[in-house]
Amino acid sequence: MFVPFFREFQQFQPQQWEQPQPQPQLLVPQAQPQSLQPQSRQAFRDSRNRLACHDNPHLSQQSVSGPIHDFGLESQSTFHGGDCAHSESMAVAPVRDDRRIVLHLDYDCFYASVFEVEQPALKSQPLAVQQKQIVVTCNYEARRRGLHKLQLIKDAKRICPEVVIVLGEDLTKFRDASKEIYHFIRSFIWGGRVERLGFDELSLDVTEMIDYNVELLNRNDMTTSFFHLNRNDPTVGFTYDATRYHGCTYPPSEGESPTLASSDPSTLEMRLLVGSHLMAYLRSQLEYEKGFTATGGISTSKLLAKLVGSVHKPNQQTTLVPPYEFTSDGKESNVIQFIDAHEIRKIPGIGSRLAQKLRTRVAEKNAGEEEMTVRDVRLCPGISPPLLEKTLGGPGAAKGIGQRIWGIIHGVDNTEVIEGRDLPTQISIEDTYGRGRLDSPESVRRELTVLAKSLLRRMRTDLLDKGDGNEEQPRWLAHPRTLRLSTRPRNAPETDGVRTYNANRISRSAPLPSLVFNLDESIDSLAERIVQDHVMGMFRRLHAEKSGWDLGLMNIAVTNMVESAGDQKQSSGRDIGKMFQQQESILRQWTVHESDDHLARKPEPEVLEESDSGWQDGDEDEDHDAPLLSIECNLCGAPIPHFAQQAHELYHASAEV
DNA sequence: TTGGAACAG
DNA sequence: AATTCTGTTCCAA
Repeated sequence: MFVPFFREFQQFQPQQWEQPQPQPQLLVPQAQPQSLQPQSRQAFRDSRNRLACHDNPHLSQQSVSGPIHDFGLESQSTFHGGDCAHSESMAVAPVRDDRRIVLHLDYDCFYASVFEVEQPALKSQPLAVQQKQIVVTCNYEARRRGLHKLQLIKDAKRICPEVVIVLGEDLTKFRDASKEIYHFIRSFIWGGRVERLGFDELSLDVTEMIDYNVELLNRNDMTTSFFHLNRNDPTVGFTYDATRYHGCTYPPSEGESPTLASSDPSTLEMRLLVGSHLMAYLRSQLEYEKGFTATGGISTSKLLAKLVGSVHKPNQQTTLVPPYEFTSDGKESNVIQFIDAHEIRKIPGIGSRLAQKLRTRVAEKNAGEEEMTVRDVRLCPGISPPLLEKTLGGPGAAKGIGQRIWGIIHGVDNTEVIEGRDLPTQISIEDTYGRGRLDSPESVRRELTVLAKSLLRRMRTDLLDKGDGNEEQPRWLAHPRTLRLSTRPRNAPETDGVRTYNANRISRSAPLPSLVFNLDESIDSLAERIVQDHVMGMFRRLHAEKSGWDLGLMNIAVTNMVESAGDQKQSSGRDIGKMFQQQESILRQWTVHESDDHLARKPEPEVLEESDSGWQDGDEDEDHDAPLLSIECNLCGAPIPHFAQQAHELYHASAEV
């Protein structure tokens, strides 16, 4: 049986168990007089951003209701009026939706960390991960000695002769570690709202978890609050101090005590603050359970959380604190302040091409050339969504690009956190080749066979559903329908002027022969066959027989995944079961088990009996006999099983920053 | 559906 | 500047 470690039990009224209600799909603050707002909507109104007013000298800061210039914004904009003569052509600042709380996690020097976890002795050494002639990443010990990402191995060795170099061309272990961390973090997050970006970044939409916990805050005892990680089991969670942010803030807190301006539990500030504690908990769990440190950002969108996260690295976290909008008493919007200072190229979603186009356009009006910040773009005379659409649009450009960039330069990103998929949309294997390595058709065939073998192995590890450990034959979870071969010439066509980026891959595709799904045939023989019968044909389509092709890269991929029918429910059901099991085993450390010693000190709260059946099932019987060796944290008073002590100390230690 | 461009780490 | 080895999304044909 459990004895819940649960400090705020008196708050737990039965009707609160259903909280929070699903939030209305209300994207826009309605322009209603405050007095008409129902009290229950007040929290939304307060925490939501209204107009992102900006300091364009052409615009007055006074908000005036008036005609709406709709530049394709799905949401309504309040008109920012001022000088009437110009107002007709004036662009309207987009509206940010600040109802969500988004956490962004970025594992510190991920590839290097994978090796350090494998081999802890490496932690104290300068460590670089090599792919071909390049240091793709290195640990911070190496960075302290002047090494950095994407540095030539030559230079690295010269600058730091003691550097330990490990080969990282095979991404298998990174992919595996990435997946494991993803599932680990996702097991904490309600609704599975976790999006992967590359191997080493996650965005988490934790709105539901935050709203639920903010509702349950006890305003009379904020310093020993309890964060609930499980709606069905009030013993699961951690204690935290809800009078202060965990970790760094942007802007930095000034006074000695960075306490909350307002302890109103429904403000954006309180939601971000609670989010900062969840972030700290997740990071400490990640470090203790998996050995990876991560950098965190806390805000209301993927864009802002990611950007603010990178303010303090590594192994730290930063919260972008309110006000997110201009206030009546003249306080600046921290969002605008923050994003304004960034170089446009540094903004996620603005790559080299868009940055280039923006620079040339804005530079026409501005004197400044090389350095161009978001502020320069935002304050560019005449700038507006249609203008951006015109300058950034063109053949191939994404539709609505002007509106998107308009939002981004105002710190507005309303894109959703997408639930991670269980299957990739494509699997590709590539290698680069030095001079003379790919001279003959025979050598090409040989290398393509090597790639094909890797690809087939990847298909079997990633697309196959090995039964539940039984003797059942594995089943394909998805069938890619297309096979693609891409190549890149060695000599990047260094053409005239500014035009050249690395767009120099060419490809051919063909239907993927279904024989690759035959599990009875060996990968080696399968690879020989498809290279001979299919891939070489594609290669000939790409490169005429005679001409001396000079290739620096070859890539083969399977794309166009079609998920196998029928198995959907089964597999997702199993996933959830696994997730739950994992979460239970992780969270168990925070649940204090019955013991005479403990019962004597902390009698079971009476309220527990009412809801006893609600959250308890018999799963934990195996722990019944486990001896309890717990201590009490002298900082927050939480009882901690000994084996969780280190994690708990980490949690407090990172609070000091 | 195919092939490429642009984005990301 | 582009280097590695991937991966996603979008567009035009």
